[in-house]
Parts: sequence; structure tokens; C-alpha cells
Amino acid sequence: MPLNPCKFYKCLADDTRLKAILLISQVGEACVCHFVDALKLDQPKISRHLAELRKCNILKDERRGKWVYYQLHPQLPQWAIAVIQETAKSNADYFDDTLILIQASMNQGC
Amino acid sequence: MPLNPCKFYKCLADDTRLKAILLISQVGEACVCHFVDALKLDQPKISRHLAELRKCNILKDERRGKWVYYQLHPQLPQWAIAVIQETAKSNADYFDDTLILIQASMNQGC
DNA sequence: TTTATATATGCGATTTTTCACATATGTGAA
DNA sequence: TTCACATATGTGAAAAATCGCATATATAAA
Repeated sequence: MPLNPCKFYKCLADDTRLKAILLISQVGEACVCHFVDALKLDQPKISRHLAELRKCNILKDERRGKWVYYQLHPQLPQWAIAVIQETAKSNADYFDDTLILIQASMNQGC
Repeated sequence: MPLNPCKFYKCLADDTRLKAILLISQVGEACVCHFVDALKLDQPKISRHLAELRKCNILKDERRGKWVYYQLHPQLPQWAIAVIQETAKSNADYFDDTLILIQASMNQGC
């Protein structure tokens, strides 16, 4: 069940999901509370978008105690990784404010 | 007015538009009738999707007599071109049937 | 000017996506 | 067990995207 390109782009076609993916591509992994801080959205909305990315095998989740961490799925195809990296590299101004916020949140712990 | 990445991915998040873009990336340019043949959809639907891509500056149109040809917009940013090419290169099975059809249609003239 | 062909668009209906809000589940500490 | 905190999901409403079908526009030939 390889990643269908149209499904993949549907996942990127939303500000919350796209920024979450770009943030993960920069910070490696983060837990839900960090996305709540960085994207300034309520927790259910964040969880729902992350769940969609998880169900499409774009993200992988891992529970550690009370927290759930998300990272890029280890089986994400190389072309998809390349697309994400190219987008991040050339669109810093699209998400750099949220990058600063998520880094601050991660330094505070959970 | 640089291309917003989320808007860009919204444009790719539809089978008709994504295949049209991938086809153009392979054949350089094609007119509406060729997309109708290759994608096997009615003409108004094709025109509407191409119009959306044109309005987002992903495609450029050029009328020649009765026909209108579409190609990738000359000002499309390099990162977007890279994304399209990477997608085309690694997802041949997603659109190779339509590629064969559009090539046949282009050989027939318009 | 009339006709034929190619393409574009107006518009209401349908489908899909997203949202808001409440609530459920999971975990660890008291 | 009870409580507090973190995360996930059920569900109906709202918004956005897509569709179907009719029709408009553009061009060239007759």
C-alpha cells in the first residue's frame, strides 16, 4: 500500500497539517502540547489533524507516559521526504514564527 | 505575490489537477482537447480545473487559433518545479496510463 | 453573416472537509 | 481508588470543494 500522491497532497493541503509536517521536519519530533503552543489552536483540533496524518502513514506516534510524540513515519517514501524538505527549505517565512514558538515550547518541557 | 505553499498543495490535492500538472511536466505543453482525451472527462470539468491552476499561476495558457495550450507557468518557483518533478519521477504508475493517452492524442493533432 | 468547433463560465445541487463542543480514554500521582 | 493532566474521538453544523448541466464566448471556415 504505497502512498498515493493525491492523498499525500490532500494531507498537505491544510495550514495546520502542513505546518505540523514542516515543523516536525525541522525539530525531529514533538508532542501534541508543543503543536498546541506553536500553532495556537485548541487541543482537539490539533489531535484531529495529527490523527489524519497518522492514518495516512505520514506521521508515526509514540506514547511516553502521559505524552504522545509525533515524528515523520519511518516508512515514508523518499520522494515524499524530498517534497517536504524542499518545501521547508524554500518557505521559511511560511512557518518560521511557529518554528520559534515550538522550539521555545520544547525548551520548557511538556 | 509568491506562491503560498498551502495554496499550492490545495491545487495538487485533486486527481484531475495533479494528473494534468504531471502530464504537462512530461510533455511540455498540451491543449484542452488532449486533456479531455487523456483523462476521459468532459470538457467543462477539464476547463474548470485548468482555470483554477491558471488563476493560481501554476499554469500559463496561450491561445493559438481555436485551441488553448497550457504549460507550467514560467514564473513558477523552483521549489514547486522540484516538487512536481520529484512526484512525476517517483509515481509513474499513478499517471502512466494517461501519459500514453495524451501522447497518442497529441500525435493525432487537435 | 452563418455555421461549426474549441474552450470557458454561471449556477444550483451534491459531496467532502473542517469546525465546535462535549465527552471518552489513557496515564501517573496522591 | 480518586484525581489531575494529556490526548483522542463522537457527532451534528458550517464551510468549502466539486459536480452537472446549460449556456456563453472565441475563432475560423463556408
